[in-house]
Amino acid sequence: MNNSDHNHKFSLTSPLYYVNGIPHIGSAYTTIVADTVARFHRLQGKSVLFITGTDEHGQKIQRTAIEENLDPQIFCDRIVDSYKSLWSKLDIKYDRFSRTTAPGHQQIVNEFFERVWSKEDIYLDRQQGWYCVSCEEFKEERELIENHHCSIHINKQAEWRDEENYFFRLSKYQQHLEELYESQPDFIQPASRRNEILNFVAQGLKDFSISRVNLDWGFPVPVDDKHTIYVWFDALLGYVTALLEPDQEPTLDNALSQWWPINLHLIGKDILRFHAVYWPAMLASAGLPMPKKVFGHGFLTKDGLKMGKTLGNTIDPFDLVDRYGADAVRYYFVKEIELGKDGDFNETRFINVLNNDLADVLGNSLNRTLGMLKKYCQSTIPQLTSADYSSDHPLKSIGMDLGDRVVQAYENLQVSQACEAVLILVRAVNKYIDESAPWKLFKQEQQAEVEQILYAVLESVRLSAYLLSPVIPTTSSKIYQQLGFDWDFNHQEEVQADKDFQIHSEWGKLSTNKTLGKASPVFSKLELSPED
RNA sequence: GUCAGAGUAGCUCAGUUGGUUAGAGCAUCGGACUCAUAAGCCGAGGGUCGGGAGUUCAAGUCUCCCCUCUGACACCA
Repeated sequence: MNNSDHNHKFSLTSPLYYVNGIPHIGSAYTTIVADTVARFHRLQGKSVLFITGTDEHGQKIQRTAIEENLDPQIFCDRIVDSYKSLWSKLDIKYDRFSRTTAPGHQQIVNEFFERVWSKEDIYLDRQQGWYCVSCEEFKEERELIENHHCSIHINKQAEWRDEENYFFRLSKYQQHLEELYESQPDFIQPASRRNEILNFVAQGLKDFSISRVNLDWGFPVPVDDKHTIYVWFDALLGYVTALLEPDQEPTLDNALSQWWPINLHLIGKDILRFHAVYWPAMLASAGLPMPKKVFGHGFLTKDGLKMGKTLGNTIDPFDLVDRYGADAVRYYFVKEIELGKDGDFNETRFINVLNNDLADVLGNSLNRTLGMLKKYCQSTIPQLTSADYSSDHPLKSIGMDLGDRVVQAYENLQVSQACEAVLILVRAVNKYIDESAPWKLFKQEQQAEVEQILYAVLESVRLSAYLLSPVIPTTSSKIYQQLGFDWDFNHQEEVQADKDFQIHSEWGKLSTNKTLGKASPVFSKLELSPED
């Protein structure tokens, strides 16, 4: 792959979500941000592969399925349907939905296992310790409370277990990992998370077990079918399996030929270690190139409190999108929450932000201007260009390098700042209209001035809609359509066919002489609605 | 306990290498206008920048101490 080719490709993943229940708001948050990033890269004309999916094996799944009197695969299929349905509601445009139960995955896992096995990085050893069946894990003695009860499942006593497991030689890769973090300083982001991992690794790495006995729902260890491969060697490799074309032979070489290495793993901070330590070590063992970046975002709180079943204050993502729509939910999560930090969801704030930013500021600035265009210009966009405005024009001066700033923000995954940068232009639009008062100029028959004002405003709104389209594709599409473009940002293949990021991301590059249709609100104001 | 990060207007946050009356958005209140989704525009109130001490001509910004919160400290997808 040559360099220019590489710059035109971008692969990214959300986690492959564990299917022990229907999707929760945290999964929706991650996936929305990942989708926004994917859309922005597509907008720039790059080839993008956005992978999401599900991790479906393990004892918890098996047990839950049995409780519901279902075959595990049937159970997983149902949960997967609910994920796909939520992604559809939220306008998530993934390229691959990777399931660890998908055909071909086992071959990939086996082949990968064999590679690591042949490096002698997998060995059989005895695992002794206190095992909490509910947690499905061994506990350190100090983690347990009185009488060896689990601190999470306080009414359950941990069992002493002495069983054989296969282990991955993580300890061997400590130096390798430290060199990786050194040579790829932004491999782990944000910086605070990177420090945590650096600390963790510096303390020394222990090998971890990669198999379980007494587990049916999963793949047998290739060299020993009494053992079942446990989560890491199964789930993480789902990212690799996803890279296969639908009709390709499931081999590692095939999977890795097109899209590897992954440019970005976007994940929650809870699973950072597995992606930032285990995963690169596994890949190193198998002799594969490292992913470019792992970004661990923060968690959501509701009204300042942790969400949880015990508090009963979880947010149902289906309910949220049903009540307020995809663009609203997407915008709030991308713009109002700093990626990497914990963020709060407050419904009143949600309503306020959406109504202000999208309805009052963005939507209304278009609406009021189209009204004037109709009265003053017979709905025809004046034929002007950027050259007709001086560089200190209140809107041109902001719009000129806005595209560059937004690109820069996206490159750094500063999605909130990307929105904020656009908002500066949109807010300036309303101020500009009021200060220049085209309705007065029209009465004074200063037609040229009126036209110059209206063009500047429409061009600013157009640019804003374009740059925000990865976040609010439906609203941006409505704006573009009212401005006379036959575009739908939810069908990016059409948009990309035009290949004009260079043109559309700049202010005043667009020469228009179109007659526009009827204006109607592009974003209806939200009202606080009761849940359920 | 050890390590890391954070504590700035009611809320969410900006505040570069220390330098004029500490900023933005939202929320609240007042005003003028009318092209518009009663939106927008103008203006106002509101902060001892967690507390204390120190360095300096000058500190939200540097140093030390203390308080509070969050996270990591191994198998939580």
